[in-house]
Amino acid sequence: MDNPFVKTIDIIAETISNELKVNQEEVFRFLMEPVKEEYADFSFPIKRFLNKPEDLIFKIYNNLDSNNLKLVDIEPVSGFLNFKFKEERLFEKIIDYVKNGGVIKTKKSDKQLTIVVEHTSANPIHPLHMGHTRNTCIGDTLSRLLSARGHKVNRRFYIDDMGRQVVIAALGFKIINENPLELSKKVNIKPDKLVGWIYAVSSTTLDALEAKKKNNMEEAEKLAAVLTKLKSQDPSNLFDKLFSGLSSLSDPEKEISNIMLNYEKGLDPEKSLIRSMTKSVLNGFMDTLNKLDINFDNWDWESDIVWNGLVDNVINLAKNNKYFTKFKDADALDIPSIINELVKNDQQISKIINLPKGFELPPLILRRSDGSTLYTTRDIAYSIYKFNETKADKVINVIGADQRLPQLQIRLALLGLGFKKEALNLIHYDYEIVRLPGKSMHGRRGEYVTLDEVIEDIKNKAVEELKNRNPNISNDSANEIAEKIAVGTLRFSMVQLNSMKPLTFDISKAINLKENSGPYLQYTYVRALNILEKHGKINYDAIKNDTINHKLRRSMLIKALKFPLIAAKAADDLSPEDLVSYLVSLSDQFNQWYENDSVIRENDYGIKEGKALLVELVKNTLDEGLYLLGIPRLNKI
RNA sequence: GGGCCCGUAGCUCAGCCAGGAUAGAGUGUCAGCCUCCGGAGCUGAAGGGCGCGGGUUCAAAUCCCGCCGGGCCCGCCA
Repeated sequence: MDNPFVKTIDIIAETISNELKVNQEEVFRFLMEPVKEEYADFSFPIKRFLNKPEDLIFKIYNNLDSNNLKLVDIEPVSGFLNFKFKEERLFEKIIDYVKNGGVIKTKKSDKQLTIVVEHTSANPIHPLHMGHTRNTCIGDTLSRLLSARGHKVNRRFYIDDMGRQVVIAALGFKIINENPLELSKKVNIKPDKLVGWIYAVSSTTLDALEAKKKNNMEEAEKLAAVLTKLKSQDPSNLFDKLFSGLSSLSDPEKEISNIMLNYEKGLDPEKSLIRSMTKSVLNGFMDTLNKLDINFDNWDWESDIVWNGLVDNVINLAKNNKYFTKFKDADALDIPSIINELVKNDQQISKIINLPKGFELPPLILRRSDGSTLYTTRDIAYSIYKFNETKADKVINVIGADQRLPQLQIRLALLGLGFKKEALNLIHYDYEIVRLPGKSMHGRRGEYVTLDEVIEDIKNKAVEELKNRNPNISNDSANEIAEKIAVGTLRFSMVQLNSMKPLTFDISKAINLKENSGPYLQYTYVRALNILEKHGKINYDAIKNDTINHKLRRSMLIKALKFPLIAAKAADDLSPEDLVSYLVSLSDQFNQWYENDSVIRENDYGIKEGKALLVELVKNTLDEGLYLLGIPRLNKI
């Protein structure tokens, strides 16, 4: 059975689409919320298409009629077609729908695609920190939205284990001669945190030695202060050993490049050291991600991409490609020619690739003159791999806005190498950085607030608040609820804002109970649950249709019924923030209604059951909406 | 030097891509609401003309041009 509300809108959109010869997606885009609720439930700006809409209106009525869905009044007003549902008829259909097991779910897409979402992909050398949080939450929410929309979603984490940073951390472990995972157990510190500390000490020490060598005393002093601080965090008398070991190296750079070269070749002992170190960090990541209920389908090792020959394949392809060139002796792709020949002449391509105006991109170097590969080259190989492995229609990379240029280069390189479909369907979902008020983050110096710590902080505040409100609450239940509140707070804050705006995460504000926030939604959900629990099973057959003949109830109904379309649009536009603001506004309406129109104390039985149905619709909508945002649902607070 | 992003009520933001209905929320401020289905709630008031200046249009917060302020990016780093 179709959702009668959604079906009605579908028929309207279809008719408009056929009559105006505009495609349906476009119609849905224009089918909008009126400025004022009184005007209509939906509006369509007809004036941009037609001056005399009478025939169209007639056709719409006809089509609705033949589908037995005479549920709306249509009125042309100042350039708009205003659609207003006849509430009693609509309600009657909805009662029937729900009675027969109908639910309010995201409207499925007509085209079901396979979509890869790559997100988080943090460097495996320190714990996940606030800098990664936005990426993680956005990536997971997008995955949930797209999946609810009916697409097959494949979530991937790219393990960047071939960078210099990993090698520096590995060098640290080599010097103290310890196995990362065993050491972590021995000193009882989370593995990612331990590796983060070793990395920070190693990296800072090396920089300090370098600064001294260059006689840059100011810098050396600054770094010495960082080292003093790091020493104070020493988990188990490791600092001196590490520091003196690094200081006694005659040529640290050579040491680093040896490890790097050997690892790129897959040789031991470098291979087993780096792999085990990286795995121990990944264990820490998974532990943190579990708290947020975030999972991945695949964990891809950058080193595997290299060892399996995929990077060599790219280089070979390039060598036989017309855009292959040499740039200062290194193997490169002639990006300017790719732009001139493949992008600029093609409207479709240039619309999707969206080049910066008048910006000269240099050739893209694929391989250093010493024969080693670069991150971007490996990412080209990985991009092709992501498409091939899952036969994906689209690949979405959630990566910071600072990576725009390299991401653009990858698309252009793919285009030049003949991977047109891949180039046009590789989407860089970019976002601006997250700041913590008054704190700066430097991974290399061990300066960051970890995600674990943030969750713990919010949780502690929530426990305090819960005990304030309810002094009799048990520790266990306070802890359990607080943890869910913490996750809800964090996930809400990370996706509620347009991703292009820099986000300052202020813990004290996020937990501030008077602001619209995750806990507000969770609280509203609990309210709805409580009413339903008190009310008991709903007798659908007893419901009076005229329950809905009431302003607040009517707008609540319409609001809740819009969910399938709102979630669908949020998925298509990749804008979770639209779903967030919808859920907040649904909650606002529900709370407003709640204060003004009691369900439990309603005397008229038929109306009481009707009101209970409304509560159930709101509860189900919040249920689904909160799930999509990864905000835990509570049954008490 | 060039490119990209952001700039809307005291504060945090929707609306801009696809120009049209009196520019919307929340928060904060002020004034009210606990014989109530849990007040993390509700009711009401004050508060901006959309960074600045031009242009296009019957119509501009939305499109174009030029400025200003803030952030980011322009490596044989990742």
